[in-house]
Amino acid sequence: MNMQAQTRKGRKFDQVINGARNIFLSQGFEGASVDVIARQAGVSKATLYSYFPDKQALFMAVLNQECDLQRRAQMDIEFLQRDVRDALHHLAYSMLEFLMSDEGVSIFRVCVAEAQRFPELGRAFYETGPSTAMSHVAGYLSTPKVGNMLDIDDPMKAADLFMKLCRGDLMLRRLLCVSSEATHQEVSEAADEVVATFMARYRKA
Amino acid sequence: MNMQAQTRKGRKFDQVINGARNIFLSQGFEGASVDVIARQAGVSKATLYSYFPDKQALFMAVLNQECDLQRRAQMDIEFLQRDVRDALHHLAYSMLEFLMSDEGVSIFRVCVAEAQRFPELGRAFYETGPSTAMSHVAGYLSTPKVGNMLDIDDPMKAADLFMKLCRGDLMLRRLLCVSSEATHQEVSEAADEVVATFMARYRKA
DNA sequence: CAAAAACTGAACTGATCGGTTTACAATCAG
DNA sequence: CTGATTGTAAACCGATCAGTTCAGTTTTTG
Repeated sequence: MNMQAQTRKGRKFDQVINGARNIFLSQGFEGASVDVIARQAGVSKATLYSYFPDKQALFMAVLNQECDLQRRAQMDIEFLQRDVRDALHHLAYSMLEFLMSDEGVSIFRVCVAEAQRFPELGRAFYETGPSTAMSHVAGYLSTPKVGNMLDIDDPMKAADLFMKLCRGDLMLRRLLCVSSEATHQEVSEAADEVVATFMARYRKA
Repeated sequence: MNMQAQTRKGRKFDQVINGARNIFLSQGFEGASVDVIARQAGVSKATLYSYFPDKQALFMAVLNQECDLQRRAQMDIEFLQRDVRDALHHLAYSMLEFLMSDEGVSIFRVCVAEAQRFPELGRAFYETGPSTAMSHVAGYLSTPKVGNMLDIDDPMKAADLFMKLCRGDLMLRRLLCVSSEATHQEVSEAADEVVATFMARYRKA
């Protein structure tokens, strides 16, 4: 409940977190050295260790913050679009944009890589990221407006499908460094495909 | 073309590769120490280094072998099923089974984790794994038998969709260590969903 | 301005790492 | 049997790592 044992003090706290974020997200946990992090943060190693008891705590702090950002940034979207098709397209587009961004890819990569070493991490990321997003989508899909257009019996299952459709070949190629950031057009076309498939699956009988 | 500069000699070669495989797949590249690998392989460190010039070469050798296995194991499936729906279900099931296996998850995890550090690795994995599988599926989808049932204009795009549908929430949860190996029934139900959605998308107009 | 709190830089510790070497034992081929 | 190949165990090297210490500087605060 209280945070006494952990962070405390302050002033260069943000520098530390941001520096650590940069290094951890690009190098992973084992690949990142504390000296490099301190240098990147523009802070002495002693200062860093005055904020966090050890490297692992710093790592978790970085990813907790990242999860929070993810949660907060999620879907401040206006769902009051003209029609359902537009809204779904908008939704798919913004989701794809995040999934394909350098930031999104880095976080996902690190979480997958270190999920075994840090059991809490994988779960935390899943809950605050994909799981929350899925609930959000399911919420929209339960809307009467959508109900008039589509025949959705299980909104969660439908939301799962929607997200599945977003995590396609494009994202796989980014994760494996086969291709770099996608163009505006590629993302938009991918969003088209998502909507087309989704509406085909749940069209009124 | 020739392999002189690399492996050569032999007898405990397989032990080394297998030991390295176990450790690398569970610990990642940085997380795996050569001493631990040697011990796991039941081999002296000197022997290990007589086979491979350095840790990185060993790592690449392990993953190259793994990619080959993946390629070879791919789809010796009988596509001459009674009907298309059955064949697709069979296809989805066996694909899901691999993706959800400890082995499949481990390989994917390591490749994603180290794709930045080893640029060739990500591409090699993508080509021999997902990409090859996709071509395989696309091949089947171009079959006249399928053409009678479904209206598929772009087989590659359709194959992409098929694979997307397989990589769902189940797999995400495994990657992030949120849940452990899935039950027979879960996989089968997931395969049902894959087929239902796929056929809805490409049903004859 | 003065005392307390926060920060610095650099040196240091002990452990671990990747990789080598050495002196010796097991295996195998002719 | 013999001699070359292949393997072993352990010590060893230089580098790097996480984490600590400390004497001194900067910043905050009252």
